[in-house]
Amino acid sequence: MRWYEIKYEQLGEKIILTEFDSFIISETLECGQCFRFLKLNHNDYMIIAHHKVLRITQDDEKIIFYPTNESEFETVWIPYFDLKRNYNYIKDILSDNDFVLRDAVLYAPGIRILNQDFFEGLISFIISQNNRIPRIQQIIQNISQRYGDKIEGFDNCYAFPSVEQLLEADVSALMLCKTGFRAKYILDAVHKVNTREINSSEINDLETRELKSTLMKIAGVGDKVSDCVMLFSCGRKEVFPTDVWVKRVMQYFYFNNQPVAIQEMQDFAKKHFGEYAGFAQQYLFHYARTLQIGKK
DNA sequence: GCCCAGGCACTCA
DNA sequence: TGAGTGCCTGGG
Repeated sequence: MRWYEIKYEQLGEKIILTEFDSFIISETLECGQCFRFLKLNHNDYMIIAHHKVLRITQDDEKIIFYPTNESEFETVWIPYFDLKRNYNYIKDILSDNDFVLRDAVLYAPGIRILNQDFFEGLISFIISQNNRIPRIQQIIQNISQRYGDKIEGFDNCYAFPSVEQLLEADVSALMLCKTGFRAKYILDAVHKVNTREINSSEINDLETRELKSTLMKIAGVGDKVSDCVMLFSCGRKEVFPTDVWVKRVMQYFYFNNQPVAIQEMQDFAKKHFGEYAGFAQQYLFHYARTLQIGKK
């Protein structure tokens, strides 16, 4: 069974999820796929997404989402957290006959792949290149604060800006947001989305290969960034973003620690993990990065 | 002060 | 076609 109906209850402004599997909020948020969260306590986080602020608190029996309501939960947060997908099914397939994936899955069984906004993902992963995660978070916060809408009722919380809002930006202002050499890439992305050269409403109609070549027309968007945008912001779960950590872990476990071309790794992933390559990538990435696997 | 980070573009052979 | 190198910036 690949999908299931989920059960939850609404209590005031809280949605309480009591039946769930494969969802540990810390693992899902801190596995490097998303940048707009704040850790308050253990398994207690604030996130900003889709023009909203949401607090998520988890213990052994339940997960509480606050503030929200049933209709918003259905239309925004269930898709965002991919809550209807049966991850046990995927983990079983990936772990079957693959001891590396089995260990990686056991290491972080609560990772889910978020479905993030396209434009925010595009700009965020452009910023991610040659950068560290805390700095990526800071830069996105700077840009949101400067160009995005303030979210009412919360201190210092700003939505990620729209295309129209970012049209106001120029290189010098983006440099003040600490984007560095990526400023011109961001502006090129904004321009191409604004002129519909990259048409965000037609993304779902494109074949993955077509979508990739479209994204790579943007300056500063190469193999890795386009794969991340497709996996995390376009629902293409079959792509296998191959960054330094994935390279290291693949080389270490699957290629006898010998140097391998990225294309060869991607071919291997496609053959080996198939339509679940994106999930495999997240388990492997998190496993490699937290355990520093393959780093010299 | 140097090195490096979830890459990419550019150059030169 | 592939290897080598510079790039904003700031923390270690």
